[in-house]
Amino acid sequence: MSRASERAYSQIRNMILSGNLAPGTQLREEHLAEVCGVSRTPIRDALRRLETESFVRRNESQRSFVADWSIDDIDEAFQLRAMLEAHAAGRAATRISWDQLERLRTCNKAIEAAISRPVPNIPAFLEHNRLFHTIIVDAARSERLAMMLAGVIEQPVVLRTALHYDSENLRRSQHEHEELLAAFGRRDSAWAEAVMTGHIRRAFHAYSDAHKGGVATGSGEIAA
Amino acid sequence: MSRASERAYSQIRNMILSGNLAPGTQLREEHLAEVCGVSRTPIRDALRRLETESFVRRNESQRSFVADWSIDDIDEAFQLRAMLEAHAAGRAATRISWDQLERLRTCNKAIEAAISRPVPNIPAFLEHNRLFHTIIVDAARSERLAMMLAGVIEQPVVLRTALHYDSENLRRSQHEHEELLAAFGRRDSAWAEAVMTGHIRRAFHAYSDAHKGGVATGSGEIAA
DNA sequence: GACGTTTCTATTGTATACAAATAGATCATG
DNA sequence: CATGATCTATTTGTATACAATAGAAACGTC
Repeated sequence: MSRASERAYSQIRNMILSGNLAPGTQLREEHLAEVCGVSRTPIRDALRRLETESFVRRNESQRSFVADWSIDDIDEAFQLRAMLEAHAAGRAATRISWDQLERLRTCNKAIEAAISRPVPNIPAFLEHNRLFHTIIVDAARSERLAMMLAGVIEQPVVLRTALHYDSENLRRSQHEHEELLAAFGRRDSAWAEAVMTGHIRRAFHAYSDAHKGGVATGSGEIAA
Repeated sequence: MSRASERAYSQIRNMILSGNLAPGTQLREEHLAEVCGVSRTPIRDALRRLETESFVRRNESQRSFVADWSIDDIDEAFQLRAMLEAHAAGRAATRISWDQLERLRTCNKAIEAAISRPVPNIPAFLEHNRLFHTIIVDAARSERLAMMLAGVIEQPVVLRTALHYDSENLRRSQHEHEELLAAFGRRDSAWAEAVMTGHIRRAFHAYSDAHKGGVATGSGEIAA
């Protein structure tokens, strides 16, 4: 996309994810324009987009604020993600190309490599994990679904929250990916849906356990 | 919201829904600005919004076009709607207020009145039906869910498509609403979800049957 | 005549100035 | 001192001019 509005978008997004802009902070267009070194016009574009992705909320008088997430919001986001991504997996099972399937296999091998060492390579795990899920959503071939999932997967709270997977959880995750590959190989929608549902819900509980009675401690990510 | 961009939004939306702007038509900002009697700035806002609601698509070089819907797109939209609106009904069951429940009852009585006459009052049915579903989504208390549903319920194809409900279907719809009321009264999420799923899927098949081997014939709406 | 290059035109992106609206502060009044 | 009205300052909305870019057309070369 265009230089300025795109840059502004990711810049603001990063400031929110990194915590430089705390939840509840008011986002004034002129101020952001200065920070990003562009005029208000592309800033407005960026804010609208961030709003549809629930990074930003606008009050009744059109002022923008960094979105604040309640426990219930997070819970709801995970539920929706489980529902939608399971649906995506179901569609993908009957639509995935040989090439995509192959890329999923490669991807999961990379994940295995990243976690099968004395000290797991978490950044590599996260990156390949992200790619794995992206390929599935692509294979589902529904732009509408992709749009909806984008608004639920890359959520501030989910992304900013510490990754609390122990090696046991990492291995389970990788194993569930294997099971997804099997379901795709058999073109079995129901199976793929079921596996994906469990996959996301386990991620949710990992998150949930990690945050019992406490606040986020670090700067990693939750990974499904 | 502001006068100009809001007016432009609904004006363009209406032109798309009424068919004045056919699917595939390119939407040039300057042209729309003339038609709506505003500058390009609010037009751009309106287009972005219409894009997130899937009324408008943009190609890789940022040009906007009236969205064109394949059979598969429509099918997918109904599936997503069934899934999401059932989820909404499930949440609503445990969150709905006494006042909202009462309004649902009133609403469904109005629907009954509209269809219990020699010549059913279709516009009244549609309006009260819309309100009925809106109250449920409100009762679910999830802005995220509401946003997603907005992008799936008020779809061009669905809205523009002829209403092919016979009186049998109208009565069934009203009866399903009664069942939803019962589920809400018992605070039974699972029941509410199940009823809503059936409700939407029946609407889908009514649509589907009506369009077997043919094109839309009129200018009504599909109603769930 | 086909193909690649260049020029021109149509369309969108960005900056800026000004208008409208809203929140916050100030002041009057009971 | 509380309350409400009015005024001011801050913030967003809109219009317009100009810049950048993508597509189309014209042109030349092989």
